[in-house]
Formats: sequence, structure tokens, C-alpha cells
Amino acid sequence: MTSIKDVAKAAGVSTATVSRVLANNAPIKPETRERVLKAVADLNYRPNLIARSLRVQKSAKIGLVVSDIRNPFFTAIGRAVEDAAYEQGYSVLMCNTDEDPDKEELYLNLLYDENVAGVIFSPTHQFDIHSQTYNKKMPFVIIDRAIESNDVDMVLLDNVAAAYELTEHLIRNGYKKLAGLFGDASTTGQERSRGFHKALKDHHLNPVAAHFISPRIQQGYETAMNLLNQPNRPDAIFTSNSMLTAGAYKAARDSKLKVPADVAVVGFDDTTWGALVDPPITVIEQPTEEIGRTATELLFQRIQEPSRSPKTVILKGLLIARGSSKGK
Amino acid sequence: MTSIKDVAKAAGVSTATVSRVLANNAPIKPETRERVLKAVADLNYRPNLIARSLRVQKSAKIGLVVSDIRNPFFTAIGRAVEDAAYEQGYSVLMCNTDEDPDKEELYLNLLYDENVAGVIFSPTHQFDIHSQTYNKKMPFVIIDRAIESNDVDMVLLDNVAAAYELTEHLIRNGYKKLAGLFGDASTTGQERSRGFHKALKDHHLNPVAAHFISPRIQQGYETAMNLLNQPNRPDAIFTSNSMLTAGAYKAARDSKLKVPADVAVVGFDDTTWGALVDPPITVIEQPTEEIGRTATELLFQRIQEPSRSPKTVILKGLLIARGSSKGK
DNA sequence: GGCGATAGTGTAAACGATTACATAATTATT
DNA sequence: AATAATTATGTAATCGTTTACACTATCGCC
Repeated sequence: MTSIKDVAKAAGVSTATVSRVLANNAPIKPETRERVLKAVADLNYRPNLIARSLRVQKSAKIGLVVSDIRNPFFTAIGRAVEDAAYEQGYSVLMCNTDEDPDKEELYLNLLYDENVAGVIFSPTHQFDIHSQTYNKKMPFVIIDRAIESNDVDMVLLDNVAAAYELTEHLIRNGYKKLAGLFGDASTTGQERSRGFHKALKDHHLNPVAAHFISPRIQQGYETAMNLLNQPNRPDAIFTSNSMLTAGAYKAARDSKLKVPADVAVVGFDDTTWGALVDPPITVIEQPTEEIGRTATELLFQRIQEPSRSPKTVILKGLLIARGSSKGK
Repeated sequence: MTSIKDVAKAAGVSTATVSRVLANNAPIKPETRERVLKAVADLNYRPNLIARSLRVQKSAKIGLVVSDIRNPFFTAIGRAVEDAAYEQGYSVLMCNTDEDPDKEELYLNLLYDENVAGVIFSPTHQFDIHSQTYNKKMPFVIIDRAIESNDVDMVLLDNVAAAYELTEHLIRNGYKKLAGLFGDASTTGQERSRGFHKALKDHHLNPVAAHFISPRIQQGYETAMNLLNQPNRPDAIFTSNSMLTAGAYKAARDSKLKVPADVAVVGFDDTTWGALVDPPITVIEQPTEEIGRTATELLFQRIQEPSRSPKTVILKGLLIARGSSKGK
């Protein structure tokens, strides 16, 4: 490995001078700079980031910790974060916790140990920012899932309003017996449930059912199957994320029920397939690009000014009405 | 930050002893060990991985560099790699190149600089392992896309055979005017094209069309639209990855053609939605779990024994016949 | 009881960068 | 022309570990 010493020797200067040329943070005689640069090029030298990071106690990397890498919502966020970070010369290390608090802690510690400049993070339910070692030590931006803390930056969707709008859309289209399937892994499901119930109440309706379940296709499928094969079956299923939407949609199909005539299915996140199935699915589209970009910007702001007062940005979802909720 | 020095002082020993206790790599008097461990616990000490990594020139991390994080195939691989690595006490840093050679180089360099133990990697077309600085310096396992080198480990699908089987399936079901849409970003598309053409030839048929295009939904859609709206339109579209499948499927729908009666659509990778659309899509399912796991194991083997002779593991795809190719 | 092996520990030199401090050379200021 | 300020560079300490080397104490063996 060629180190800064080799470059210094080749250029006939000290390591300090080489470092200064490379960091551009001190006056250097043009002629010297040139000699150093030539040596760098000749030796194909690249500074060792580990050593630098050890010395300056920071790095040009940010962490992105998501709870499920297979959820298209998070991969879309990942792309947006990466693009925004790339523009600032930062790299993104992406970690997947699989909703597992142990992995969450592992990766948060790892990133902290890596001296990342900061972390963008969708916490699991159990996460308690105050009890953690990394509290205050590493800039955070929370996305997607609110946590109870008013000293941290967050980028969230207005889940209550979005769920309200989606529910009202169902009611307006003539559905009266609504059932809700909500993810139990985060606050997101709870908030969407609130919007769901509020809309029903405002329209003097009662929900047929409301279940908090694990946000996986299989769970959504099983729960929806039960609902659809009971005597008083719902005429619309509201789901709080795309995994549950897929499960519920499959259940409707397997129950030989017509969508949207027998039962409507609506959900969150505009996935590839949501527009391709027949009928296509009515969803609330989340502004993933904007969420990722905003989170990255907030993070950079906090990195630069750690004491800045925390900000919560709340974005709006967009209702995309399609065939799956067209009415009976 | 509490360092090993603080622990040493608290335990009344030298830093060397602390290090030895923690690394478990030298005889230590039980009583001393206990004192050190107590000090570690009291001070809530965690070793600084950066410093360790600088000293020993390696780390318990592996890199996973994929070309498109939104492709479900790669996220599935990601999960498998992560699980396998986790079992060995390794963490996974996932990077997304977006088929961009610049990003590819950036991330490969970054990971190298991070002293990762090794990298699992789906290279872009342009990648030339021999011209790179990191050649020989960092253990590699190539996945999904063959590169021309016989001194590197690879885990691949038998693409020719899989494509052959998928094509033959179409022919057996009575389709005769086949068109192929292949991704142009990697060798995978080329190999699948070979299988496609070979099957046609063996059955004395000529392809109606064969296009190499960018592996994106939009490109697949446009190309398929053109094909389906020309006089001599194909009665079956073969696609080489799930992005193109989605595009082609959408094109068939928008052209008001009946699948599978007017046109069949088949592809690779069993995605969530492939089974949910109507008709569901016939695909070659790739053993993602096994690909990820095998790649991780090969990587660990190479890390342990760098001079081991390189191995290429070729896995088989599984044909899942569904409605989209049922015949006319 | 003498001697070689092994257990148990400490000292100090790495790893490869950055940077506080010192110093020499140049330029500006009066 | 003397002094102050600035430019340009070098020396060496530092970040937090691991580990080669040195050393002493203990043990087993003949």
C-alpha cells in the first residue's frame, strides 16, 4: 500500500505538506503543490480513509437504516437519499434491520463506530432514542415513523389525513362495510388507523373490523381471507402498507370475489404492480423522492449546525383513484 | 469517548492486557480477566472499530454492490446475503450503482478503503476486473453476471438453459411468433438471448424480433408497444428481467390484446405482483436465497484461503408455468 | 536443584492520516 | 532599515487499537 510517506519521499517534502496539498486547507507554494500532485499521480496514491477517519473523527458517509429492504417504499427512499448524498460528495451505507431490534442496534452501533456523519433511520417500534448510547452523539433524521421525542428531526407523511382521505374516498364510492388492516410494527399503522376511524365516525359508520398485524404479505392474506369468508363480510378492505395490500388483493381473488363490485381494496404506496393488476389499485402515493431528499438535506443541515432546533417536516400523500374502488 | 486506556487504568493493567482479554487470544490469569471485564462493563466500553481496522487492516464487514436496488431480485439477494453474513458475525454494507460505472468505482474504492473483508458484486458491463486497482487486493465474488476471467469466484444462473426451457415452454404451448426483449446492461441478457435463439432454432423457428434495451419498465413498454402494433405482431414476448416483463405486460394490456390468447408474456424472477396480475405470469424463478447464501459462503472461503482455486457455481432456474402462456 | 518451557504481563512501535507548534523565508508596514 | 505580518514548510504528537519483543514468575522434569 502506498501511503502518504511514500508520496512525501517522492516529492521531496514532508507528510504534512502532502496532507495540506490534498486537503487544500493551507497556503502552498504553487511549485511545491505541483510536485506533490505529480507524485500522487505517479504513485497512484489514494488517502486511507480509515486513518483519516480515526484522526479527524468523522467521515463523508451517511447511514441509511431501513426496516425492510424488500418494501419498494424503502428502496425508493434509498435511491433518493443516495442521489442527494452523492451530490454532496457523500456515500450511503444501507442497512436492513428486518424489524429486528437486535439488528437495529447492531447496525446503529456499527455506523456509529464507522464515524458516519449521520444516519437516516426508520425505527422499529421498540426503539427508544433516549436510552441509547448514540443519543446526542450522532446526528439523526427519523423517517416514515414518528417517535416520541421533540429533539430530533423527522420527515413524515401526514398519515392521519392521508388515511382519512382514502377512507372517505371509499365511503363516497358507496362502500359502507369497511375493514382495516394495519401494520403493527410502527406508529405509521396506528396513525393510519386513526384517520380510518375518524373518517368512519364523521360519516356515522362503524368499522366491520380493524386488525393490527405483522406487515407481511402472508399475514395480510390470511387475515383478509378470514374477513372475506365470514357471514358479515366487509365490502372494502383498507390496508396500511403495500405488503398488506398485496395479501388482501390476493385474498379477494382467491375468494372468487369481484373487485371492486364485491369488495374494494385500497392501500398505500404506488408500486409497480399496483397499476398493472386488473383492476388496478387505488392507493395513496407517498412522495418518496421528496422524503428521501428532504431527510438528506435535514441531515446535512444538522451536521453543519448540531444545535439547530429540530424540525419535523410533514408531507402530503397523493390519492390515486383507480379501478379497485370504483364502486359496486 | 472511553478508550482502552481508560479501561486499563480502571483495571490497573496495561492496554495490552485489556486488548488480550477482549481478543481472547492469549493466556490471562482468570483474576485479571475478571477485573478487566468488570472495568469494561463499568465504563460501558466498546472498542473503536476504526482504530482496530487501521491496525489489523481488516474488518468484520462485507460489501454488497448491486446495480439496481429497486429490482426485487437484488433485494432478495440482499436479504439472503445479510442473513448468511449475520450468522458469521459479519455486517453487510449495501451499495447501489444504478448501472453507473462511476458509482461502481466510487463504491468499490470506498469499500476497499473501509477494509471490508470482501465484496459480493454484480458488475456493470464496463467493469474490467484486471484494469482495476482493487484486483487481487480484495476478495470478490461475482453474482448474476459473468465476467471474462477465470480467477474469480462466481455464482451464476444457467441462463442459457433457463431461457431455453422458457422458450420451449412457449413453443410447446403453441406460440410460433416469438419476440425477445433482453437487457443490455449485462451478460445476463446476452446469455438468455442465446438460450432463446437456440430453442427457436432447434424447433425450426425464426424469431420475429430480438431487442437489446435498457432494463427499465419504460423501455420495455415502448419496445413492446412498437412490436405489438406492427402488422406482423408476435404472439409471444419473452423478456429477460422483471423490469422488462412489467413493461411488456403493460403494453399488452394497453394494446387491448388478450393474454394469453392474443399474446403470451413470460419473463424472469418471481415477483410479488407476477402471481397477482390476471393472468398471472409464467416465469423462471431464480433461487435468490441460494445465490445469496452461496456467494456469501464462497466469499468467506476465499477470505480464509485466498489462494484457493476459483470456483464458479451455476444454479438452475425453476420454471413456474402460469396463465400468461397457457396457449391460444 | 538446575534448566527449559510456558504463563502472564508490560513497554513501545506500529497502522496512515491530520494538525498544533515551531521555524525559516518572504512580504508589508512604518 | 527595522519590525510586524504572512507565507511556506517541517517536526512530532495524536487518534485507539494490536502485537512484537522483553521480561519475570511459575511449573515440570531429570
